[in-house]
Amino acid sequence: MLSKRAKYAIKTILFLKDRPEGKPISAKVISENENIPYKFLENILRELRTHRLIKSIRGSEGGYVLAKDPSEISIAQIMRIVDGPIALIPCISEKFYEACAECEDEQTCRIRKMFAEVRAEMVPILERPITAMDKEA
Amino acid sequence: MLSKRAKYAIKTILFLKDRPEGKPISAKVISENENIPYKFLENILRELRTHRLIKSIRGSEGGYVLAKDPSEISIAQIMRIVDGPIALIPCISEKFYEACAECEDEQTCRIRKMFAEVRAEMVPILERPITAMDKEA
DNA sequence: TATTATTCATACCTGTTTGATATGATATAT
DNA sequence: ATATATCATATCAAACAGGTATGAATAATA
Repeated sequence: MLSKRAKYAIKTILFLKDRPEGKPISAKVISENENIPYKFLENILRELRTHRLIKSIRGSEGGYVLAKDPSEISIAQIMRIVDGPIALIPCISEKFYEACAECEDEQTCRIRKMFAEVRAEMVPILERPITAMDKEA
Repeated sequence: MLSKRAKYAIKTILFLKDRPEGKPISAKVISENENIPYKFLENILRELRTHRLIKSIRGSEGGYVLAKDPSEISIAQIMRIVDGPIALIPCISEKFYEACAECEDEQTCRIRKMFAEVRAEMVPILERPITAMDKEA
């Protein structure tokens, strides 16, 4: 399941996407409009910034704007930043690889094979740009 | 990410699938062969049994066997039994539906729309029979 | 230049979940 | 009877999730 962090992060990105470029949006405004606890949101915003999904402008009249075109942002990117791996098991994650404790031979592990396939089919779904996902039905 | 419960459960199902039918396999044997903590495994086995994925034979020479043909068992089934919802957000889960606390109108929620689509594409991947997933490359 | 609005950084707290163990009862083949 | 199993419930420690607190740094503007 998606964490609240991830959900809030996605909401935030969508919110920024909707605003006219250039004019930064403050954490306060995002927090109030999207019902996200202010301080929690600040943490999330920082993560999104350090990973260059958004840019921040400090001081009065400051705030946040997208750091790239929304067509270059995907759910997968956001999830990886705030939640970590997308892969269902760590031993097949590309960005967050970790060996399984009990696994004796990774090369012949059947579970691994199965989930490598699952991952291969799942990642493209999550890597579509949010501009393609977020439209009217 | 997949929980250890789910991983152990899948390993267990695969293990049982490999054994000749009829002859029950004890928790001890599964535990030793698959490196699963014995008592933890017992819990998992009970869950799998109450959900009719496996059958148990009590007493000496007892153990466990699959309750249905492996072609009728999917990763999705196993995950739902031991981990709960597959959907990334609860408001689109069919078997484990739950409203989002902060959501004002579910019908118009953009996040929900996005993840309904994700779910629709993801579920079929996980619902394939394990017999189709678990084969040589 | 003082004030105000803001981001930035770090640390902390609390409840829940996860992974696992403990204890003991019940059933059955031999 | 005894050994080998499952079955049931309760408990526990560590990790994690969600959220708060405190305060410093920065910049527009009155």
